[in-house]
Amino acid sequence: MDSRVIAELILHLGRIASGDGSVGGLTPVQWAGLRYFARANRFSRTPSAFAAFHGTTRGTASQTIKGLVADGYLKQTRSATDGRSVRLDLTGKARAVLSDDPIEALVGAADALPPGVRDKFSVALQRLLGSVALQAGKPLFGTCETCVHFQGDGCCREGANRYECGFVNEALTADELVQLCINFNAGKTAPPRAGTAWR
Amino acid sequence: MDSRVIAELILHLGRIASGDGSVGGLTPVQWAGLRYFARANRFSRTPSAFAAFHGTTRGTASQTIKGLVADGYLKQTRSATDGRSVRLDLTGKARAVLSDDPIEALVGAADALPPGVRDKFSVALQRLLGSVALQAGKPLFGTCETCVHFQGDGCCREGANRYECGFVNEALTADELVQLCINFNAGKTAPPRAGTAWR
DNA sequence: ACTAAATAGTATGGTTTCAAAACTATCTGA
DNA sequence: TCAGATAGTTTTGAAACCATACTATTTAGT
Repeated sequence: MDSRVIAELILHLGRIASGDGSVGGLTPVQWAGLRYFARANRFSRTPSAFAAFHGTTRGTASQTIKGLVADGYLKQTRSATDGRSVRLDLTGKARAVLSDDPIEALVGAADALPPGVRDKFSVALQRLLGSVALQAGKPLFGTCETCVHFQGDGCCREGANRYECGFVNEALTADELVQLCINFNAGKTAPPRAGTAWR
Repeated sequence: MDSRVIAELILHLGRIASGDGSVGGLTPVQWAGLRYFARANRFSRTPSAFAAFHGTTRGTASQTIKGLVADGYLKQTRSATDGRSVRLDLTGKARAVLSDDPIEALVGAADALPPGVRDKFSVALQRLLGSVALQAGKPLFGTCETCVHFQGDGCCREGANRYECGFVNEALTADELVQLCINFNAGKTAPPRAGTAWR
């Protein structure tokens, strides 16, 4: 009974917090794109990964990205290892405007929550997302922290604190451990990630 | 720092849970409309109130409603007291399809949260919404429960448990006490509701 | 090694959603 | 009575989106 109110609240809050129309010259979808490419790790900063994350088609994602590249918010680089693939990186201009993100109102509101509440709130949100993503058959993005592919604290190498991803078999920097990854796998109720690794 | 993750989670969860494209013959906006008219009280089931709630313009809301009326989900009635105004009510067809609402996945996920967590989660969500709505200058909808206009347990009438709204000066049924109202006013940090009462 | 299938990305056409503006009708208040 | 506010609609143009079709590259099966 009350769960329905919660669900509607989440949708409503998302709508209101997105801001109406274009803010600071960027549309809601473009803001979503910038947010994604700011948080995604290097394996995930591709049109396809963004499409999967954002719940849209590759065609639509491609258009959104085209606009962001044209406006100087993203820089496009062809992959060295895969001739089909492309990597997108935020430009300085993009990082500068991210402080005017219309989502900042919501960020501030969340920041005003008592720390203890905020932590539990965050955990509950992630749980909801995991459940909904599973049911909708969408991939769940996550960070190395809780990923089964993560191999921390290099066991067989000298030089302390060497991190590695067992899925793509590549070393990871400390920064990347907290970035979103499309190859994320929580282990337990393994989301059936078909296909090969994104790298 | 973590607050930004929370904000992005809420937006993302809202997107994913809305379902892609039309589900069961209804688009995401149409579903939002049905949800609204299912929860709003009789003072608030108008195109303008829906526009205010949904954070869109009256023109857009009008179009959405036109479609829902044409498809037999809403019934339009002209107001008896105000020649300009229109009242929208759900039809039986609408109530029937609401069980197929794509939001049900999220409802089920929320229902799976431990009761104690769910309650605190709900409170935190409402707090976030209040804060964001205030900052965005949007009206905050609410129920009689915490509204300053609510006058419960009729003091000057016989017949126990008579409820009334002091803003529109009309009697309220028990059902209406838990419905959303555009005239809601929490009192404390009174959102500046300009204009006259919706009735 | 060779070929078929899968994948990454893009382009195009048409639909839906939306905001902004212009408009009519009605109500309110001085 | 009349100016201004309000309720609702329509129109126009811009995004957002999906479906489809397409090229290029990679992977997998035999």
